[in-house]
Amino acid sequence: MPRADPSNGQIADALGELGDLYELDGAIVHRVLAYRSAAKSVREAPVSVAQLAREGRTTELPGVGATLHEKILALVDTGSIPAAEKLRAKFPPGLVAITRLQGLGPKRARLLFEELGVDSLEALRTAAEAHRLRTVRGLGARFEEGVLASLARLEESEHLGAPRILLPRALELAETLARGLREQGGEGTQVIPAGSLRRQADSVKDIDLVAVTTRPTTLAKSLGRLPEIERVGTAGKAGARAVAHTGAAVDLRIGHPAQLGNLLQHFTGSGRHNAALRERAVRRGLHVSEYGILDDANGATEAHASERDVYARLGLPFLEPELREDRGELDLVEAPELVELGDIRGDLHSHTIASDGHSTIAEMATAARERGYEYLAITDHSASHGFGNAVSPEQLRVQIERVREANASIDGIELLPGSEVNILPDGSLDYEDELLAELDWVVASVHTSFAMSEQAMTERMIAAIEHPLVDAIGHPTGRKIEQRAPYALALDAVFEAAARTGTLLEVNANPDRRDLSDVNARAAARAGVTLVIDSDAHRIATLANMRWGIATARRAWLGPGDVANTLPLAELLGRRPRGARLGKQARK
DNA sequence: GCCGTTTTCGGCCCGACTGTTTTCAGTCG
Repeated sequence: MPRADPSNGQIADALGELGDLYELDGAIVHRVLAYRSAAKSVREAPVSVAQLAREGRTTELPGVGATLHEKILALVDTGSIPAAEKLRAKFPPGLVAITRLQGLGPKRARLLFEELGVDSLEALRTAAEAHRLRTVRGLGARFEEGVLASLARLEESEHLGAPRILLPRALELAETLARGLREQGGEGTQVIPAGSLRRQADSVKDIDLVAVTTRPTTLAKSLGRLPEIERVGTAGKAGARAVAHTGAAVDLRIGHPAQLGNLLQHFTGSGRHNAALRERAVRRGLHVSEYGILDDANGATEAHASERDVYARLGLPFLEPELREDRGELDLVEAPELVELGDIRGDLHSHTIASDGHSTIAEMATAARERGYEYLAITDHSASHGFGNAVSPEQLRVQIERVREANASIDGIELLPGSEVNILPDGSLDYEDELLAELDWVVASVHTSFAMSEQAMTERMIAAIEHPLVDAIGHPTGRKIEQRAPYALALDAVFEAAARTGTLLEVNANPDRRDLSDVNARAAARAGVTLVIDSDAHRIATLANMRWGIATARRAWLGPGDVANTLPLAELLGRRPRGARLGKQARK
């Protein structure tokens, strides 16, 4: 019986673990980083890396060379990597957990293991409480206290659950804090959210704020006076660190206005983008930091007030923050055109009170028109949705009439009668084709039976993609950020089918979903798929969720041409005329 | 362990902070 292929996530985890073990073993840092970089590459790969390994093509992934190819292949063929087995015998598994503690790394973890036999978090706590850590040369009482504090924090965060904050909540807090600081900082003070917030990531670990002011010490102190802040850690003229009442860590960095460009570039990151950027700069004799760019040619450090100047000085096009993830952006000669909210002409996935929405057709239509849209598809759930929100075929016929009536009576926007149809486990849809043919827009989504095998789920999805009356696939992977993993799906096969049939894949803009993800949406576009960005609004207020979908699309390097709902309605509907889709047999 | 407008070996970002040091190692972002 052939062994099931390890998923990309499993391969990435194995490489990450091997990196951790090599680190404990005292390998040079660059070797360890190579494993972590390869793990990231594998995790983000849009195709099956196990498959790539068997074809001898893993070295096409950035950061994977001949050695790592062999190791991945061993994992695929035998289920384990010999080097990892050997190191696991050498270091108890609890050591890796110790290296994750704040203030502890591989060197100290190994030192404690060798000197005191500390091999787990429990053993570490016991040793610290017995004051045995301070007996080790190079460590003292303060270190011991720090370890106990780290252990306490770890316990607390495990109690509180997932520490990452979804982007909308984090941005709201960041903007509130920035406003408060600007008021306190006075004339000329600028405060800008940076870090993963500014890169519009799915979720963030902490709130990074960059400020420039002529009174740095005053501004740093004023952070602690904001009502959202629970306590301040350190505060000097270079910045302050604090914790908000929500539990979010806040990091404020303060600099001189002349350095705003350098400061912003540095603290927007990502860490990997910055590291790669600096390595590239060093090859040109330039050294990049948050203070400026040092030129070997004259030994002078030049500050830049704008971020554009920083990138220009490095011979790079200006890279929007969403691109800065070390995914090849530093090789660009020209920056790609990224889709913007203003490019969106309509929303093609929305709900009303006919299913589980909270607004009427007219309310949704008026709100969409106020957003400047030219069209809106009303796509309530379908016959088997359940939760008391199912729409029977008879009810759908009534709904179609209502949408058509609303369309006739409301000026300035075109309403498309549609449906978000369930894809049943066998790949069929839960309305008859005759009824689907009466709709102007059909989104097909998986809402049940998530736990299918990859092969079965992929066949299910492709059947829906190939259905002639399906316009788009809603939230294609079913993930919920920080809550639910995507269901098993061979995305390369899904993308091939979507590209072949012209069926759109959605970037669902609900901030809990953002599905397809940035990485997957980019892979889809590269495979020739056209995407559609939809709010999936369930009330008028959540039509505004479109911005999170735009954020994801920009992180996926998508331009207006990759996104179907940047098209005028006639062109959108002309892509694949519905009238021509059903064969004679189905049309009867 | 990877990788190449200083190519197949010798490099591989930058600065701050902390605690324990008497000049620095380890960790972090």
